[in-house]
Amino acid sequence: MPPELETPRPMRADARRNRELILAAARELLASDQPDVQIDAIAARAGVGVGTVYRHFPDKEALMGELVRERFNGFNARLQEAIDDGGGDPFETLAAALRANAAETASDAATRRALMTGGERVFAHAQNEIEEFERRAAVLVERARSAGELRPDFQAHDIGMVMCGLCATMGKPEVWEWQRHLELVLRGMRAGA
Amino acid sequence: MPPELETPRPMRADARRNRELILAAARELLASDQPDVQIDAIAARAGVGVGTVYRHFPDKEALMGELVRERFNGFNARLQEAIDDGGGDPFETLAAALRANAAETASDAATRRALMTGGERVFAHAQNEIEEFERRAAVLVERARSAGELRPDFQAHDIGMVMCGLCATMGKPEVWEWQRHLELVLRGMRAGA
DNA sequence: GGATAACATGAGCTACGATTCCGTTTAAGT
DNA sequence: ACTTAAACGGAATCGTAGCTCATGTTATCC
Repeated sequence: MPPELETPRPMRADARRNRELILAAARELLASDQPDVQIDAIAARAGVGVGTVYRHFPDKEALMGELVRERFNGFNARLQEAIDDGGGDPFETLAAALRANAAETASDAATRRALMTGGERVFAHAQNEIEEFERRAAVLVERARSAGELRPDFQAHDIGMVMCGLCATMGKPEVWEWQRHLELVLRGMRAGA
Repeated sequence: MPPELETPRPMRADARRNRELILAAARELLASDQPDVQIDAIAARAGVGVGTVYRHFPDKEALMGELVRERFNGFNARLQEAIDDGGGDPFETLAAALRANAAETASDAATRRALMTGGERVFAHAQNEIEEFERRAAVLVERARSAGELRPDFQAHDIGMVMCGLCATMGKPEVWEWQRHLELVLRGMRAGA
């Protein structure tokens, strides 16, 4: 058997557990409203030393990348549900999926920041998930367009743009309501007039 | 004459000149695509020492605040032109002003960053200009609504929200075109369907 | 139960950028 | 010209946050 195909020794139990603790701590801290979270804070929250964080993730960006990847997995699951759903109004199905994804994003300042200002390494780490996102979004967009409910010039790629814009609004909840913003955009997407 | 009303001695000529040099340098550096600019870099570009920057602005946020204030003055001037214009389609007048303001913002990463993530001190410094902005935007919004061209539930306050969202898109020009985003939103604003 | 490779720890190193401080220079008033 | 308060310069300081590494611990395999 070629060496590169051998199953590597599985991670030790404590290591696996700590990895999850770190990710959970990062999610919790980043879910708060403060955009900047230090590695030390994540380590403390996870109940491990900083060294342990760096054993599992080469640097901060890698940790962030992993979180973004997880988040996109959630988005994708939701889009898949919408695709499988089949019945119902295609535009509304798409809109509902966007609303749900937006609601999730609203409580995750970390992903927002990554979407808006993250370095390319963060995106590279979640490359596959992002591509899958665009593919599934394209399915829903195409259905809504075929049904004549979506403006013909709206593209699947615009979905990410819309969500990116929404992220900015979400960052200032004391000034604006992102729901208004989303509904405004949805009206712009809808065919007619 | 009460002391607090006496005209304070005018700023020394070199001081006045340096203040302008600093602001100009800051504008130039912040107009580039990099969101983070150091005080040292601004000072070097202006051809003065860091100490001089701190003589004119108590801290970095104060300098940023002044830049944001200037930017809003530009926005306001444009809105006033649109108000004075009078003739022409009210919705298109509003849309044109938004497009122009957006174009200006697209080349100013500093204001974008301030709009999206700036601390409240930055906004406090530009308080008057921002309020004036909302007042003038309200005039244009009201005209477009009266003409039946704007959705009745669109509010002047939403203008800022839209621009804030646009800012996020502008930050990733290699991925999205903010013009598409703006046109999408404008369609959402327009009455009908 | 002992050997060993993984793993964990956290004080401290390093880099960076904002801000300060004081000796020096200079505009402006007489 | 001379005085002086205002302004300047920029090395040094300070705080912060990412990251490293020498030492101690433990899961796993036999």
